[in-house]
Amino acid sequence: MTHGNPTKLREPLAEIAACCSLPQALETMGERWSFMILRASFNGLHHFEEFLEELGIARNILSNRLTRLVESGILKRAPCVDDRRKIEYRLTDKGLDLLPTMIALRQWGEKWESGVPSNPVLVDERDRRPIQAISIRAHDGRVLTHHDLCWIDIADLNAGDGDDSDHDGVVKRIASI
Amino acid sequence: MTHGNPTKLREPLAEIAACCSLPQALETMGERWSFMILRASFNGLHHFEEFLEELGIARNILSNRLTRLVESGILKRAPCVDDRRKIEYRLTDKGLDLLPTMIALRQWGEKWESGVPSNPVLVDERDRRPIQAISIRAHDGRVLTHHDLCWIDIADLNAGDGDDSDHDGVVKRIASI
DNA sequence: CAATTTAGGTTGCGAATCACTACTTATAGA
DNA sequence: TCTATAAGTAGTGATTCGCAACCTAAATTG
Repeated sequence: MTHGNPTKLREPLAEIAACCSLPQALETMGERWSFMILRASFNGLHHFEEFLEELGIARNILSNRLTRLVESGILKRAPCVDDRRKIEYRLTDKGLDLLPTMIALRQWGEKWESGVPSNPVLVDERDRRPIQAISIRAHDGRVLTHHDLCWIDIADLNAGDGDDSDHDGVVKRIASI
Repeated sequence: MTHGNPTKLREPLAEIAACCSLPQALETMGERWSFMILRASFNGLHHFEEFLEELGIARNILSNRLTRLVESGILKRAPCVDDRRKIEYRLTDKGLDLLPTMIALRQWGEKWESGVPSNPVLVDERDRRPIQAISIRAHDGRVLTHHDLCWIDIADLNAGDGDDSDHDGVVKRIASI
């Protein structure tokens, strides 16, 4: 597992990070351009100048972002064999594993922001039919909403079988509206 | 559909945005603190001072972010009925719909970043078993990886039934590694 | 071989954003 | 009335960002 350096977080965030990995995830991917660079990587762009032209990002910022993405193990940097001037940036497994997140965000934008039907449609190559909307699922595959979710302590995870009594392990109910 | 103002994007991004809604989505949610405020909202925080204490964010920045999240229709702002000093920030449907994205990012962080098993576990309330990992699925429910995906033109979507010939509609193959 | 182009940066500067603190305004409660 | 609370606003210094120019090594061209 290629870990980036476990970046130091500010005090109140560090407390949250002790039980939730969102702050850590945002440390690298929450940065401006990170997701757009990731998207470009998924679309087959591998070189500095390619990112530069595709995204219209400033050179020094791109340089900095690429360095950080490499440092955090999302991209790997390798010199090109056929042209020693070139450097290849490629997604690592850690980077590839961000695809569901990126598609979820894209689908959300498609539904709520742009309004555009997003003309080239993302499809399953096998049958060329559009993929499903990314959703939250229970262990048995049921689609869940925020109403169906809560957090329990890890210690109480397997204690629940055939146990009807109220659990002390319920930490927080995820619910708004 | 409560649209935020369709923010103007820089030139190269506008071109991408014409066929992909990721840039638009990032315009609001790519900002620092946006996801952490969203997380706090999902956890039942509704008031300015609550966000302030939970996140340790600067007052003016929080004020600004909340305003932007309201402007883009992710939160709605309402005066409290029982205490007219207070203002309630609550997730709209548009905001609630970001839950899959947020959980996907959290799961990624849990797997690759923090290493912590994320002690309070997110479970299905019904059977108190952990939710699945967020994944990309074909129309029939098969889990897909980046190898299985490609983009086709929207016009060629329904033309594929029983048609074995190569499609001109294949725009780009999503593939790295 | 010299001159030019290409790839991937680095440096310097002004503008925008951020964190921190102090101040403000409106309401609630004693 | 006096104090505390909620939700901001304003001012100041530190970072980060966008833009353009410059730099270095390797490839290409003549």
